[in-house]
Amino acid sequence: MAAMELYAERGFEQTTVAEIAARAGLTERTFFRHFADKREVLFAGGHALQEIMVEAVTATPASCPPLDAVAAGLDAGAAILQERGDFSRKRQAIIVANPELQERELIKLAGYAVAIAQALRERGVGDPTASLTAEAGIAVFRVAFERWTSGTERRDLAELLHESLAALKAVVGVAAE
Amino acid sequence: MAAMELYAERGFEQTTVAEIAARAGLTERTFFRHFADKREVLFAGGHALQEIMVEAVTATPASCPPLDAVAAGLDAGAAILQERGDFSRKRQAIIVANPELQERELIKLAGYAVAIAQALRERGVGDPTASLTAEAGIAVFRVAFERWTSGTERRDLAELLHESLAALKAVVGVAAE
DNA sequence: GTCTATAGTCCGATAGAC
DNA sequence: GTCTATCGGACTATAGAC
Repeated sequence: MAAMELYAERGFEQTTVAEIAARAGLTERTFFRHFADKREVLFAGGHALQEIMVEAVTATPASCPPLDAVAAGLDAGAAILQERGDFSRKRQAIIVANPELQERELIKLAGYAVAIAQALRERGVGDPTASLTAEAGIAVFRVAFERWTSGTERRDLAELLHESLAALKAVVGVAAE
Repeated sequence: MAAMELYAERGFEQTTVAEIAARAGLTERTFFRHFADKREVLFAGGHALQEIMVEAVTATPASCPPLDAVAAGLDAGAAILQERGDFSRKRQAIIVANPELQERELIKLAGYAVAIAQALRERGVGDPTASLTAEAGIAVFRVAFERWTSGTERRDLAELLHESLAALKAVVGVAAE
């Protein structure tokens, strides 16, 4: 898409909607018809990822402990992102360069946590455990994702996800003794 | 402050900077000298809270496990917020009513997690454990804070914090078996 | 497709505190 | 003199209204 190219070339802030519209052969008005704001271009596909994760959570057997169910959801999400590896990294490079975009990314991830927490409640998990498990899961996901897109890391997202989850279990488990 | 009153009265979006400036007896230009944008009014004291939490983390003995050190930091932060109970609740009511403000709140909390992770690294905690412990701690904090400001909850923030932390340990600990 | 309100920036000018 | 706070007005871009 034209917007992503321009964001990558000259930065998000330095790109005006008029420029995006011109390159795409549209008017500004049409741009705002498709995207609520300038940022939304980079987050349009987010809802699908959320649904995949939530469905993976609900698809686990009812006997599955909450954290394992969340881990299954994260794995499903990671599989999608791994497929679109190049795109994910380019997109991430644009986002880390701009605080406004980081804000949007965070609220998107917070939305995932809310949706996953709801899925857990529907399995009979109570509060605050449902919210906490979902939030902790998203924290694991974020840490793994940041490592994956950092450039110095060559392992798969799935592998980094498992490493992060293991680190969480280790640090919380030791303290629980 | 004039801005908070207006945000509470008519909502954040429906309040213009011109109105805030007029009520405070200033010009728009002067408002923007003090606050980078309209939202910043509600987040001005955030840096102090971060410092208190980080200092509490570093003040724990070196033998203290990472999660306990983070918990000490959260307790220190909770003590401050508990003092300013009324203000915190009013502020939260304004924030939950507006997505733009929620975004800012999330990036502020993410900043706390980064600072706490850095404090852990300086104690010799490696990555990804440092990041994860900090992120999980902030998740615990957020869940407790939301319950505290929900209106149906009468217990102290500190008590809710301990309950949330116990729930995290339970849900992660069981899965670790 | 045009028009407009508002956020946020830039430049320069002014005035009191120390 | 220097530092800091105020103000005025013009300007651009986003985003919503008509």
